[in-house]
This record gives sequence, C-alpha cells and structure tokens, in this order.
Amino acid sequence: MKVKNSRLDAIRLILSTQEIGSQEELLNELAKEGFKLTQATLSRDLHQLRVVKSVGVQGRYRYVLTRPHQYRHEGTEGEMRPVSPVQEANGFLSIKFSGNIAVIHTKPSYASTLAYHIDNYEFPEIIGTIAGDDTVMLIIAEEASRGAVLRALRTIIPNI
Amino acid sequence: MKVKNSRLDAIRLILSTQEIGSQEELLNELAKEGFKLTQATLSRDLHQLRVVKSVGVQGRYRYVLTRPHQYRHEGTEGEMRPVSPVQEANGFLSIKFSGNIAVIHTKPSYASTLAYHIDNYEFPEIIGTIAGDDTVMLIIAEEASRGAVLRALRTIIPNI
DNA sequence: TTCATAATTGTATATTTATTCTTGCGAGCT
DNA sequence: AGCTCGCAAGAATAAATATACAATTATGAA
Repeated sequence: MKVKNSRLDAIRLILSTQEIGSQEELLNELAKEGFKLTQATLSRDLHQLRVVKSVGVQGRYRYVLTRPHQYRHEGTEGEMRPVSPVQEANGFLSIKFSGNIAVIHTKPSYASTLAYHIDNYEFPEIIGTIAGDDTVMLIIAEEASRGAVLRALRTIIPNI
Repeated sequence: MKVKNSRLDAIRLILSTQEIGSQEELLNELAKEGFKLTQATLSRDLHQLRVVKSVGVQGRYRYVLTRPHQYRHEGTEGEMRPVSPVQEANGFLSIKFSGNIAVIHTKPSYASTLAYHIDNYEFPEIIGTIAGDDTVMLIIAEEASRGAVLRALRTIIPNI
C-alpha cells in the first residue's frame, strides 16, 4: 500500500525531529501532514517500525527509532528499495548453520566489512558477530528461526 | 534503601537473561526471588533504570535494558570498593546470551583487552573466549547458569 | 475478468502502564 | 525527644497502549 509506506516515512521523520511522548501526540502531528488514522493503526505502525517508548532527558517519555536503517521483512509490496554499495560487493560466498551459530564464508578480506554492516543493522535475530578474514560467525537469538535470519540478512546480502 | 537497590539489581539480572513482555510477568519473576512489590513501584523502577519496552524477534514485546552501565543515584551506602584500572575502562557496552554463548559488545578496540582479562581469571563458568574489535564471545560451561556467568564477570566488569 | 487470499484499517474493548494521592519510615537536625 | 525533609511504596485510578473482531480493500492467480 502506498499510503502506509509514506505514513511510515512520515512517522520516522517526525520522531527523528521532534520530541513525541505519546501516540496521541504523534497522531496530531501526522494529522498536520494530512494523515488520517486511528490510534490502533498507529500502535501497529510503531510496532512494525520497532519504535520504543524510552525515557528522555528530563525524565519525560519519548518515542525513539531504534533502527539505523529500515528493513522491510517480507516485501508485501514490490517497492524497489535503493541498493547500497554494500549489496553491490559484499563478497558473500556461502552460509551454513549449526545450532545457534551461522557461518558465512566470503571472499578473502571481505569478512570484517560484512560483519560491520550486519552489526550496524542490529537485527534482533542476530545477537552478535565476529569476523576473521574470510569468515563471519553469527550468534543467532534463541527465538529466531533460520529462515528469519536469512530474511534479515537479505537486506544486506540480496544474493544470499 | 537497601531493598530497592538489590531489587534494581534483580531486575537487571532478570531482564538480561529472560524474555519479559510485561510488568506483571516481571513482577512474578521478582516474586520468585522474594521481592514483594506492586506494579506501581515496578513502573517507577523501570523508569529509573530507563528500561524500554521493545520489540523482540517474534514480534513479541520485550523489556530491555538500555543502559548497561549501572548508576546508583544516591550513594546511600558508602560501599567504596577499590576499583582496578580494568574496571575503570573496560569498554563494556552490553551482553546477550544465546544457547551456551554470550556475546559482549564493547567500545571499539576494547574487546581483546577485555577478553584477555576474562581469560586470565579462568572462571570455571567460562571455558573460552574469542575477541574481535568490539565483540567478545564467551563459551559458557554446560553446568553454568547465566546468572552465574554474570556474577563471575562482575569481578571484572562491575558495571555489567 | 472473477475468485481466492492476504493486508490494512477502524471500532470497541481489554490490557497494560503511569501517576496522583497518601502513608510510613528513617536520617539529620535543634 | 520532637521536628522536618525526602524517599519509598501501596491503593486507586487515570492514561496510554495493544488487540480481537469485523469490514474493507488490495493483490495475484487462473
């Protein structure tokens, strides 16, 4: 849906520039931008964006974005995201799983850069990485399935 | 007050080892540990600890600690432990568990020093470590609980 | 197109969380 | 001792947020 995506964008914009302390407040800001929706929908949007209600400077509550970058899980919509340079040349060769560990093999010297980008996304499915020269080890969250890990990584490694 | 501080400690311990999705749930866990309090008090505790309700891997809500660093507001108790240089600057940021592995994130370049110190102690709970630039992975002994690991690490990382 | 399926949303409501108001307690003071 | 100040906490309640359900709308396959 076109409406929803631009609304999510608007939410991100607002939250990154203003101090919003409640959903109702955010609802008002969105209304100013011409978005008409209910608190229920907003709650769902925030959940999807993984926005959290945090505690700001004066002890006041504040909604904050947690993701450096957005990644859409299952592209319900075609929605061609722009492709970053990382995706162009990530050196990815293979991935294998064992227990709660995944091992990615890369071309020589690519591992640490790839790990850096994975870390950056702070996928909840991946609690940490460690890299050698051509190998990245991922520790997978206990609740995460391998499919979920692959989907998450696809943001960075489309050719996975 | 002594009670409150140990309760805050307990909250941190619980949140760092379990998936807690509501205050009531946390209240139950605290009850198991012998803490008796109401939701109102817990809400205030969480606010003080700047715990946020976030979204975990399965789309489930989860309370997470935002500040790995401990801060006691009022030095109610003198308790001035001598602080070693390691403790001064260990670069510790966060710790997460999955299976028998713990992942510690540190400030850039701190990981190997921290791992070195952990190795040095030869904690029976930790059978080995491996470090990158800002990540230390710990392999946990089969018999060791996560609480035990945290307690052990507290020797080196008081702000854990 | 038409049907089936999945996604989006609102309404109403349940659930959850924050806060107001009050009491009790202990430290430090005179 | 009595007094005050400030923190801690519970009870009750307000406020905020999540969700079950139903209706609508989009998407895709044949």
